[in-house]
Amino acid sequence: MLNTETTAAFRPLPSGTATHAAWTAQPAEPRDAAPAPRTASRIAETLRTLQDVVPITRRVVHVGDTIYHSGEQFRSLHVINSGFFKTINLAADGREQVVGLHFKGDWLGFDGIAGGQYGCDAVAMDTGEVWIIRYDALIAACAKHPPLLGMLHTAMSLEMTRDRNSLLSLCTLSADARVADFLRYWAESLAQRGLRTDQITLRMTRAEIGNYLGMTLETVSRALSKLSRDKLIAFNQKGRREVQIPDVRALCAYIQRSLAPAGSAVLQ
Amino acid sequence: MLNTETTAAFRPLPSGTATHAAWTAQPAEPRDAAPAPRTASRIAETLRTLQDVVPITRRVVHVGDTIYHSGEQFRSLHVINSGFFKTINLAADGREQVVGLHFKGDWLGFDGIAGGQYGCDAVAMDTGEVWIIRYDALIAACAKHPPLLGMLHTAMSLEMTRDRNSLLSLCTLSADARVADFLRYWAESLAQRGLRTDQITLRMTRAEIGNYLGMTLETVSRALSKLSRDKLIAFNQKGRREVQIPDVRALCAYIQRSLAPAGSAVLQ
DNA sequence: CGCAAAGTTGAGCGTCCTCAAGCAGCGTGG
DNA sequence: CCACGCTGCTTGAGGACGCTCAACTTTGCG
Repeated sequence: MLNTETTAAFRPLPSGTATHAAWTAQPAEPRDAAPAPRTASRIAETLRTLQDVVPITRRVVHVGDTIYHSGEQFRSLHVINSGFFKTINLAADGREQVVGLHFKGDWLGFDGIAGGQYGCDAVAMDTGEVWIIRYDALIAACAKHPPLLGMLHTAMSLEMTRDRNSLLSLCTLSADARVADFLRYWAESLAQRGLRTDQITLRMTRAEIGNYLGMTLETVSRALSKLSRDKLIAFNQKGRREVQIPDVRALCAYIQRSLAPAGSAVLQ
Repeated sequence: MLNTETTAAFRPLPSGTATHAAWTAQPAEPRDAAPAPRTASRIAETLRTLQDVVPITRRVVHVGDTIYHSGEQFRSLHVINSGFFKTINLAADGREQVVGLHFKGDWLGFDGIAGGQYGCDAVAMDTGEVWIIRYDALIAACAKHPPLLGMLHTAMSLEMTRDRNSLLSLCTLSADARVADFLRYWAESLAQRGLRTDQITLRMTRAEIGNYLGMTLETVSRALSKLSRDKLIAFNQKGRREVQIPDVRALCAYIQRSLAPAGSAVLQ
């Protein structure tokens, strides 16, 4: 297990305080009591508004297509209408890091605003459609239609929250728990968009998952096998990319359990 | 060492390709040839503009002061006029994670826009001054003074780039290299703001640094001792919080070296 | 059918965590 | 004044988690 404290005050809680919040604890969006419908309607409203008030270029993409490259001149933001995408941060020394996973309604390309060029590669992991929106046109449209600006800022704000939650998982969870949290996050993302979560199809290789989670593909494979043995997930016969999650809350409980392996919760 | 690949194509470069980019490679802002003056002037211009076109409440803070708490209702963004701050992500289960370090000119509170409440605690690590800017007033001011909107978006964009670079370091660097990269980042941040970098004062305990970097305080301490033994940094006698970095580029080279420990660079 | 890519599993080992002891700086109080 | 406690830092010993290397199986495609 990794560290969970910064100062003495942060030391693992004496278990009593931690456990009552056990299954409720989820890094993402703790504030939102009913995230699914709210997120779904937010996304729908954003897409509707965009169609109405700003010029859009639609682009259909297939697995492996790159929407934009790191270093390419920034002109447009991209909104996912359907499909599933990853963003990859490329360091000058050749390191590659998957830094984000993106679903319907997510915006892509914010990191290009500051420097005038994109900072990541955005790659499609499935067939889908993105809406290309020129940044200057978007800003102009925001001036005429103020709610759109709010939507833009909300999207950027959510992006940061997600990044921070990634950091939290990365720094505080064991490898097994990180994989579990990854599945939980994926299921949650689907749920928020009104999609099925009992049966999800991972559109990433073990190596990609491992890169995203900061571990090797072998460790990912072992963690998935362990979760399967523990009946927290199940694989579809034929194809280890399909994962069933019978009970997301059990998955959350597993993550919590791995945080405090020492304490028998009842004692003191 | 952690993994650096996602697929076979990502496997550690055969050393020849990696080494020629050795000392130039820095995760942050590879695009900007001369970041220091550009960043400094950008910050100065932003602060000037803010003073001119939007109502500001100034607040002087001291070590340990919290600007806002996670969960608190969001109304204002905060811009650092002086001082140094950290943001802490609090999970429902008690985990605490330092997710960001912030210097003069940085904005704080973006993560509150989406949900109507802040997602982190922002804590002062030194005496300083923040400018409190009501979000609604800021948006109104942006309507009248469009460049301000650009500055806002630039700040948000930079924030995301920084978060991604943190992810990259966390996932691809060893503990020693992560500490070195932390010092490099700190020095770079000071340099961009026109401050001295040969002698920097860490305003964090080993435990805080460790939390931020995803390791224990002991590991931080050992890494610093090692860097000191290797003459890449030096401690001021009296006080292990003051660090001298005689040569930042040597520090970068050290980080690069730890990426490809296998290859004698000349071969092949 | 054969080959390549993806995935699983095992054995061995290294990095980093855990636990522990000791030291240094510092404010408090006897 | 020094004892005392407290916090922060360093260093060591031992162990665990996860990486490395390797062999093998399964899946998919030409």
